[in-house]
Amino acid sequence: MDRPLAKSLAGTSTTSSKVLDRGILPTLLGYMLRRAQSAVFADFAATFQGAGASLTPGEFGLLVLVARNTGLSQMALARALGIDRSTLVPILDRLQARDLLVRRRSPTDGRTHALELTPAGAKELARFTTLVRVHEKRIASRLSTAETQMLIGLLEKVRAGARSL
Amino acid sequence: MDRPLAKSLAGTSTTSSKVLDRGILPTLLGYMLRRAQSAVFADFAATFQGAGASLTPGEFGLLVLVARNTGLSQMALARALGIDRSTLVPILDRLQARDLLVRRRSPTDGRTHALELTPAGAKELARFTTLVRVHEKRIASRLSTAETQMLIGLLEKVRAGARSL
DNA sequence: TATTGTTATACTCTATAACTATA
DNA sequence: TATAGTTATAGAGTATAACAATA
Repeated sequence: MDRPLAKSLAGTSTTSSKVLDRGILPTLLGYMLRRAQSAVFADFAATFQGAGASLTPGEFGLLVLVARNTGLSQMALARALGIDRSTLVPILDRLQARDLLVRRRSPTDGRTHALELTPAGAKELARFTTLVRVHEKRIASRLSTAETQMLIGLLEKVRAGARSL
Repeated sequence: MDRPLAKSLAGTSTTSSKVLDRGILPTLLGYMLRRAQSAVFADFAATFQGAGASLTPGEFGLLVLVARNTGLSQMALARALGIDRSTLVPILDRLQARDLLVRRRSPTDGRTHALELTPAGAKELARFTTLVRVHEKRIASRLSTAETQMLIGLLEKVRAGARSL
């Protein structure tokens, strides 16, 4: 049996009933995933803004990747991020303009750039990481440690299932 | 104790080790959520493209909302979608150009548009819904029914936790 | 005065295609 | 020839600010 959905679209059609009927949407994994992601993104932005820092989740991921794989090329980074190499260019331009990372010429292959964090970039990343932990704590605040672990595991299964196309 | 991370960045620095060290990223809920969402989005697109249909998850959600709440205004819809009213305009333009929905003048309030699906839009939405179910089945293919239900519940908790700013 | 929808404008993210320099 | 990075370009999603019509 179905649970009772919007009993009626409300009475007097005055100003509308504030709560919309979302139909099947709340039963769809993709929809709920998108909504959660959107809220998490907003929380990330608010956390950083509140600390006077400016960074997107994507930029944070990029910085971690460069920090942990110093000297990697733009192609390798683009592949790891799942974006086109041309998409990466303006992103790196911006981070480089902020003095967070640099493009060095590779000594072994003149076509590639060896990416690395600047000293300032490494220092900033440490601060960013602290902010991310605060953010993570909040988005998981209604979950137990076990639930958070389970959620991460389930998300990985979803990703793996979606991939198989 | 920490689990063993990337034992080493590999030997001969020839072409790089194919697998990057992602550091703390795989332990971050926000990161895993974003990755899953990205894969799900790609699966959605592939499912529709494979059926010769063209629609984004956001457009699907919008159509369902209009279908279930015929006559709602653009402001109400924008609020439900969590976007600015100005953002909604070109989206509606596109769907209207595809003859999926129409903007009617509200008889009771000359400022608002009463949105509704066209007959063609209602018919298309039925087809889209079938495709979404196929898509949903695949992204949840590695999860049991219980796990899918649990995942949806956990995602809702994340969303609720993130919101409280 | 306040609200709704629109327009103008501006970013960011995304991609494809073509160019360059190197291999 | 093939690969890496860049540029030019275009489309979609997002926002803010200002405007016209209506309440």
